[in-house]
Amino acid sequence: MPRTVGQIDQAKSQAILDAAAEVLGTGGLSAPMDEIARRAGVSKQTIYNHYGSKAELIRAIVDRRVEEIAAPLLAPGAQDHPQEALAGFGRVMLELVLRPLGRSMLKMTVQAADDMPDLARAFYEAGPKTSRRRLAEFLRAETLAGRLAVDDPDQAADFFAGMVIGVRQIAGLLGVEQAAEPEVIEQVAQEAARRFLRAYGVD
Amino acid sequence: MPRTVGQIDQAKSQAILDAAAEVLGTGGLSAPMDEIARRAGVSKQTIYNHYGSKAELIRAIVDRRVEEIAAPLLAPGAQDHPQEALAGFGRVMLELVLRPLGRSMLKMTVQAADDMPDLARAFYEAGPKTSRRRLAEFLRAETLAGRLAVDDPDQAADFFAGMVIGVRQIAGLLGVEQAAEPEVIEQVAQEAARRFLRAYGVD
DNA sequence: AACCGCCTGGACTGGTGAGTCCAGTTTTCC
DNA sequence: GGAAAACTGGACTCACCAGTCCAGGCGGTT
Repeated sequence: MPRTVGQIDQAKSQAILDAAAEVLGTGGLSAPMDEIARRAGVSKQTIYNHYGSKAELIRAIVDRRVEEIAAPLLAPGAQDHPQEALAGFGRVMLELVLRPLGRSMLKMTVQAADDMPDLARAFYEAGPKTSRRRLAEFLRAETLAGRLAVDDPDQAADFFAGMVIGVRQIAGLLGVEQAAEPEVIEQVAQEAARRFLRAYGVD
Repeated sequence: MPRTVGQIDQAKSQAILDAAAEVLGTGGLSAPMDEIARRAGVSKQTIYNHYGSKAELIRAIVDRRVEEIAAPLLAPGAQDHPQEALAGFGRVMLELVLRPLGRSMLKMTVQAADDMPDLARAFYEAGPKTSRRRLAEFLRAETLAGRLAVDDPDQAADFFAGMVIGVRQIAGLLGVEQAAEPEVIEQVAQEAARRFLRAYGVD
């Protein structure tokens, strides 16, 4: 049995968050608390002990995942050949968007945007905005190094991100799935990087 | 769809649709029927006389607008210089996405996707899918004419559409607005077209 | 004029779900 | 071992909302 800190059971906190993310992500934000409780193997009261309300539970889900979502975007090494670095960015973005986790996270946030605009904004800042910023920084650095000729790094970052995830994002939101085989991801990321380099190359 | 063609008031039908699109688009799909009735200057019973249920009302909204949404994409003349034709596509797409109508339509459909997957699919086919197809056809034609060198027109169309509307789409869904001045639209469309031509030019 | 059907407004039903309460049980801490 | 705190499960309250019902008003048709 797990160690507990206060008297509150941390393992249950995680189980609740996992169950809630799963249930709310697939069934929509209107999914009932009872189902979350059932899925988490926990009584409804316990959920309210840990998080005070449904809104705060949702907040907790997003807060927990938001940094872990943008984190992989630090990884791609900026010192390789630009083609590989760019493709790396693209691959990570695509995986983020196609993975059930990222998908349901976005869906939840969109659905919550009406009632909790602050949450939507926080998600936007931590997710899309941050990733664009990192990409823009990379483009700026590469331009300074003379390997690219990007005049407006922010716009160029938007362009590249849009190329890679554009369609799939909205297809995912609408529940119009197409499978996400790794080789497709790789092909799209590589091709987007290649075309982008042609569009913004120094030549 | 039961068209009880008695003395039913067509003007009221429109007023209801307009009010419903407004209310459901801004307040979310959970906005109450009473508010729609109030906004339309009509009794709730009348709404149920015209459309049988909330679900069918939503369906009617989407059905009415869906073709009128993709329609402008026919316009851009394919015979001009590719740069202008492409920029035209981009401009139309951007306006579609930024206009409150298109925005609320997308938001509604995303929110409804859980409960009415067929509606989401229909919207996807008529909207994003159709526009990509037309763009892809254009690219194919231009390639045949020797003015472009596009090997995979479908993917290229996705890329271009993503460049133009990518970020704004999700920003809009999250309610993180930035104003849409016409000159910004124009600049983005032109720049995207320019870069795309560099990426896919014949040279 | 008399009829018919759409309209209004407001009251009403039924279902669902958030959040609470409670009595009894388990777990942790000292 | 015993107290305190957390957990369970199930019943319960309360609010909200889709959809129905009804009594009366209004406009067109014959």
